[in-house]
Amino acid sequence: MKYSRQRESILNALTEKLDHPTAEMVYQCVKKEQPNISLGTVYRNLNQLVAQGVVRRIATPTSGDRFDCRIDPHAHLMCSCCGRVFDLEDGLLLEIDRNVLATTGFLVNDRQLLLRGLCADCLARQGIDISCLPEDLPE
Amino acid sequence: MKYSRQRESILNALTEKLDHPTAEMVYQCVKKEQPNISLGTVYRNLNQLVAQGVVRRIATPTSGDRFDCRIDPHAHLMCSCCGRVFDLEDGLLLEIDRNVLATTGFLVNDRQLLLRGLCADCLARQGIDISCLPEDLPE
DNA sequence: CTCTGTGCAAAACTTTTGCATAGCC
DNA sequence: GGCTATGCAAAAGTTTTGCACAGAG
Repeated sequence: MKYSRQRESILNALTEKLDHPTAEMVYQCVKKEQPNISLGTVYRNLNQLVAQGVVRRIATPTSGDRFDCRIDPHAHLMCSCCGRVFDLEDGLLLEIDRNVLATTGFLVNDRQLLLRGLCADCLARQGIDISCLPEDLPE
Repeated sequence: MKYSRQRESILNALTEKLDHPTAEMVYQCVKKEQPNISLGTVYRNLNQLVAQGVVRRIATPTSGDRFDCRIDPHAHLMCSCCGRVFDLEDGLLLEIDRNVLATTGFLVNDRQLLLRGLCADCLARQGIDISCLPEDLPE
């Protein structure tokens, strides 16, 4: 892969400035430094980086896919209220891989765990106290 | 929600005939019984059913979203070779929910775990023996 | 009769792609 | 200089939506 100023900015946006952005968000961010960059280039580079395993693609229902420069196994918490996406490490993830192989013979290569719900901030803003654990999400 | 012949067929396709179909696949299936149904109606009904919690939406990278009539917490195994999607129960899923709430205060409402890799059939077809566990996926 | 759901078609949105040119090595 | 990456714009794919009409309650 030959160097390009554009790819550098894209990777830079992903690692330093933006957190789990959509392709459009990356485009808007890089455009500040390189006004002539095109959205097609952003997509081409993001796809390349995903193919090389440098960046991870997060599929989300509705809205476009998001991209993540962290490639170690981790889950994503997406708040349905404020839309932010948080990272979460959990040793159980790799344990699931092992369970899957042992019980079904399926060899896991890539995992995407997207948990949707309400983040602590939004819960607090709505005056919900999580110490009285509800069975299901209050709507 | 008022009854409609179309919605009945869509739900029927989801529960009896199709396994994790895309909206287009549902459309093609229902069209056999109701040639005049429109794709817009399929989308409108799928969205309604998801909103009511009757059906689950599975976001996948590339290709369109898929729909699943099983709403209990379970993971999906998607084979990158044959494209099939399998269901998987795993008690660890709910355990992760509890971990998340306890450590981050995030209240999980919906979980999507998509594991991608190679199914047992495709592994066998490629002559790969899983008893000698590889560290990473053979490409 | 009223109000929701439908069919059709246009539109919105996301992502990919063909082609001539610019830029890395 | 050769070959890859880019910019632009068109196209492809997916999902939503406006509107007049059909159908359920």
